[in-house]
Amino acid sequence: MIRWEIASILLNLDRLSSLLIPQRSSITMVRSRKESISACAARLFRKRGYQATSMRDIAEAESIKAASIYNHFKSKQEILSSLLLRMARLFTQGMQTVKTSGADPVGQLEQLIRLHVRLTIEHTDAIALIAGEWIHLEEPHLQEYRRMRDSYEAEFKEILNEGKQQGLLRDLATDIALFSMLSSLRWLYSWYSRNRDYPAEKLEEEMIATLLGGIKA
Amino acid sequence: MIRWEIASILLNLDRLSSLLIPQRSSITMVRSRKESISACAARLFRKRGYQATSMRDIAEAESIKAASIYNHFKSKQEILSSLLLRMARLFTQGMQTVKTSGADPVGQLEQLIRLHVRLTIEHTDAIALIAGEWIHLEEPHLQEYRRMRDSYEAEFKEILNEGKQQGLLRDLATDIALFSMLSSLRWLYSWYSRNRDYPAEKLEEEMIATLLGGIKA
DNA sequence: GTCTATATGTCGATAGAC
DNA sequence: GTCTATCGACATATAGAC
Repeated sequence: MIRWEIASILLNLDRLSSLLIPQRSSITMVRSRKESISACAARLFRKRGYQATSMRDIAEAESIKAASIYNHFKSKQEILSSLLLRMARLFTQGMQTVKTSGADPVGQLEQLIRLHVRLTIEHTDAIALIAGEWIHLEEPHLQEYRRMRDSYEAEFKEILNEGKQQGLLRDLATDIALFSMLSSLRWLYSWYSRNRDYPAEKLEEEMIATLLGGIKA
Repeated sequence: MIRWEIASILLNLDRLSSLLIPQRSSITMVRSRKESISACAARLFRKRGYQATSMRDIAEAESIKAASIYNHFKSKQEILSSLLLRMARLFTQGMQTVKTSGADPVGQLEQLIRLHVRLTIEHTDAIALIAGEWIHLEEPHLQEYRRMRDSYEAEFKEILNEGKQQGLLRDLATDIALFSMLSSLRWLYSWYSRNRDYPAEKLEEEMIATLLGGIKA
């Protein structure tokens, strides 16, 4: 949350503020009001669901009135879609990086697992929305989201198939192996929320051992 | 859905009807209105979410008025809780059967995978609610649901630990192996919905190979 | 058991003052 | 950029006729 005693003074000095105070404090990130609303909404959407979270709920958590949110977002739907499409883009970009890394299929799968772990740790609330809240996206966002998700899954599957062709992976049903890996990666936010003290690097290695150990040749 | 041309005639002959027509037809199961409402609600809750599904939506799918539903359920919440608690009880009972089967830990895990596959195929819509819609349960149902879910996970974990002690399973982090298996099993409904033609027995074997192959010693 | 009518509340979003 | 005030739509649930 924004540190009010400072932030309220700077409300009308938005551009100056970035010159006067550092972008990161040692304890809390100084965020714009819009970013703060996004983070609040992600947390509430995750906890209660999109439909059960009212603009008044989000506003109360931000200590403002509901009408004020409309100066930053044109609708509640826009808050949800900005959160989900941002995460989808991060995964899409990550996949591109992995595919152009030159690693072999097993190495690419390792990188993808690390990608999921890191995004999960860094954006736990927003990533939780991927599991179920995307159904509340309206057009045209829904179509765009689905397109990115389907592309991601197709490229993931391609890597699995290449690994099988090169004899690096066991001869499992690719469909089911893919679904199994993605399920675990998608639910990771849930496990991590109850184990936030688990070291990130150890989690990456354990996930790689668990998910990849079972399918490597 | 109920076959209306027959069912409407028998509306006031409820007890007689069970004598006059068979309980199961060769094509569609003849269900009570209450069961039909449950199935409709499960499908809509899954598709749009609990909060976004109105009593009018459910009623329209049943070709009755919203007020009529209150003759079968005392609230919308009761529809949700009856669906979720029924599934939780089926898993709890299944776990009891597995634990008293006398099989070794690996055999018990196999049985649990078969349990998930079968319940997923038989109650696809209701089981989908386990993934996310349980957050809309209100007390005291929420507490009861959580208690059953936590017990199930604890007993699952116990079997994994026994397997490790007996040298039947690899030395993975039990927490993460458990979470990984449960994730795949919980998301199975999603995969199955897009692959309904996949034979149940083949799916069971593939799931066992994928989930157990990676952790067996 | 289903209907019509309605009580009662909350929601998303907008208008306009400051 | 935030506020107060408010509109119109739709939600759950109930009362009572048939």
